[in-house]
Amino acid sequence: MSAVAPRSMPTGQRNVVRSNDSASLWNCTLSPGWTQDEVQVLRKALMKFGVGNWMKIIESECLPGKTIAQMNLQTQRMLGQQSTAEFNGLHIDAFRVGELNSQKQGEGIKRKNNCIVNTGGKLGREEVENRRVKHREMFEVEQQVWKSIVLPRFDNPLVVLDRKRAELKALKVELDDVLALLARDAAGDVEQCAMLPAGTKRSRE
DNA sequence: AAAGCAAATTACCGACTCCT
DNA sequence: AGGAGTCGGTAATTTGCTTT
Repeated sequence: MSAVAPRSMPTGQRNVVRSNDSASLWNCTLSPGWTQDEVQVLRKALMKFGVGNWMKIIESECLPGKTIAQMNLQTQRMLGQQSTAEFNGLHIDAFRVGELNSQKQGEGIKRKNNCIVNTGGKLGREEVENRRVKHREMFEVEQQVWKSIVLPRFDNPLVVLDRKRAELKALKVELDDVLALLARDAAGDVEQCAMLPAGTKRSRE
């Protein structure tokens, strides 16, 4: 086996080849996931637009290709809790909340995928609002700070796709040219071979 | 040492509900 | 009606261990 790190495990301690790894372990697909850069962009976007303002984030084109569901899920990870409603509209640093949540422990703290999940059923409207007021006091960044945040803007994925298709087309043309050249050369060899004296041709028997 | 099994963990999907 | 939030379930991945 060659010493190539697994595609399915792009990071982490497991991103090495161990002598006792079976081949099947490496034959798996890359999960979409998020890169560190994308996470940082989302973090800034949440700060700038407020948690839950997904349409504004999408319109800003700072995270092309990401759906609302994906962003919500990633926000849960950053916050360290499943319920995001209590942060709705708040301009916060999700990592700060996540850091505090990661330290929470006790009988009432149930985690799933490292995120604290609600154990007492769905939160009532009033409870959500109460928590939101508390979170605003604790975590919201100053208006002048979040207003000055500048987000990167990426190309529309469909435009990128078109560009890649054009590249592929050009490469195919190039490949055809090379193949044609090789075929011409091969034909030239046959002609030269045919012109050689009979005794110099290699016998197939 | 290599291969493989099984449990634990993680990432994601889809159904359902609520809200505007 | 459609967007958004929550939750349960499941497929995929990771890791520790045993067997060959």
